[in-house]
Amino acid sequence: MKTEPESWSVDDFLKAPKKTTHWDGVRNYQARNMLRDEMKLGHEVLVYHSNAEPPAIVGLAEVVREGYPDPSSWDKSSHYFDEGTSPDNVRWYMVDLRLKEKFAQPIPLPQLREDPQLDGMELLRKGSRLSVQSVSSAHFAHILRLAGAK
DNA sequence: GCCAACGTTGGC
DNA sequence: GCCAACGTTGGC
Repeated sequence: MKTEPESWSVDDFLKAPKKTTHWDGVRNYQARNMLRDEMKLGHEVLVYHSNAEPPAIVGLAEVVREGYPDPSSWDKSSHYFDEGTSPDNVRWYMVDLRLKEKFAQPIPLPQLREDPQLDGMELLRKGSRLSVQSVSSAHFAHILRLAGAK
């Protein structure tokens, strides 16, 4: 899952109570479907910093609450407000994530790109913008090794 | 700051 | 249903 560290970073996870956050603000239908339908309790998540210097995979999190309505969509003061949504007309969903580990060695995008073991990874596709992506178990395991994950 | 890729909107 | 215009994402 991607995040801009300016808005939410792996260090913000460390500061959060129980290292847990609501992953709100996703406003893309494909990503919404994954949040709502596919992400299950205990699923592991790689945390990626986009628009960062350098862009990098920076940590490992897990799903601690499965998809449920994202109330920021009917909060007029929210940047993520979406007219027409309400508790009775839910459009956007979020999950809760808990950080399991901040990587000792974040893996910068250029390193990911040059690693043949990661060929075909969606993140590395040109023009890949989806903020929630699935990662194959082989790629996932390889990334954990690169990161020196515990 | 540039711009390619992508998603959404809305006229027709 | 097509597609041009527009807005956003995000690497560089």
